Amino acid sequence: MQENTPMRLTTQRQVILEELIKVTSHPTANEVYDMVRKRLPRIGLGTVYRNLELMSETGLILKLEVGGTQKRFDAVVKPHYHVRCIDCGKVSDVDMPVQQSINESAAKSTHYQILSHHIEFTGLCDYCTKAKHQTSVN
Amino acid sequence: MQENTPMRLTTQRQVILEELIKVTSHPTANEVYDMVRKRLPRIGLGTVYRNLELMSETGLILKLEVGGTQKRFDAVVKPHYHVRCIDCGKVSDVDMPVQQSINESAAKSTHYQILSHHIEFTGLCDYCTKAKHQTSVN
DNA sequence: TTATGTGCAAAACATTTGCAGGAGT
DNA sequence: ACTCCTGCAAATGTTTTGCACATAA
Repeated sequence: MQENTPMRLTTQRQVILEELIKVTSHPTANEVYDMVRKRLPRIGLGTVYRNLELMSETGLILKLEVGGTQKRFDAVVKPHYHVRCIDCGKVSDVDMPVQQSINESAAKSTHYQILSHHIEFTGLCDYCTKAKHQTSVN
Repeated sequence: MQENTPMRLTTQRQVILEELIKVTSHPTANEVYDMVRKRLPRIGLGTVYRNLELMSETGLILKLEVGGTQKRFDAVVKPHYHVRCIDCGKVSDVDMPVQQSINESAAKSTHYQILSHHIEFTGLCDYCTKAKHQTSVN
């Protein structure tokens, strides 16, 4: 099994990464596909999936396994937490410090070898909060 | 839109809940289907999905939106954290105290109204840890 | 009796994969 | 040249849904 063949620099990969870096919206694979297609109309959805997967394995980007039905992707690789709006599904970053010490607490409570953790907050984004207050007719 | 019609107590619902209570394995909908089918061979997969969804909305059970491709279900409703094995995908409970204060930290760092949080740890279960050590041929 | 729930099958999504031709090194 | 990569389309896997019949209340 070959491990260290470097990833080829293809136009598709460059554009996918560039588009992902442009946004902070944590797009799904399909949303990335839509963004990239504006520049490369003939790109295939499979290529987008393959490359997002590959880049996340390499550590070039982050694959977010947050709630909802689709995986999301993030060009910000530095560990950080996320909030997801229960109404609209939007995912945003939470700029609070990542507590590595939490891993040690967990290690004491399981038989697992703990490697990392992720916190997903759940709440209402400001837009949906306002929408709730405007009409209590629901 | 009717909101408060009580859920009917059907055999299917009883059996689904009973089977879920028996295990600590956080089964997927399909695994629940297999468990339940031993007692109700003619139950449909759709019924299992519908009822797991309904019970999680009611708060009778928990729907876990952890990593991996399938949702998982848990009869333990009390808030608690989970670990997922990156090798075999197994999900287990982490018996460490849930820190409500973490919600306030997050509230300061976002424009969201924070409602709750969930921590998913990632690591290697004891079985997979041993498997790793037995053969470094991989 | 009647609104809800069920089984079955099809549909709807999300993601992966096989393959023949194309492009990076 | 020789792999690796891409587009396309089909396959796979998960979840949802429409409908006619069944059943709890």
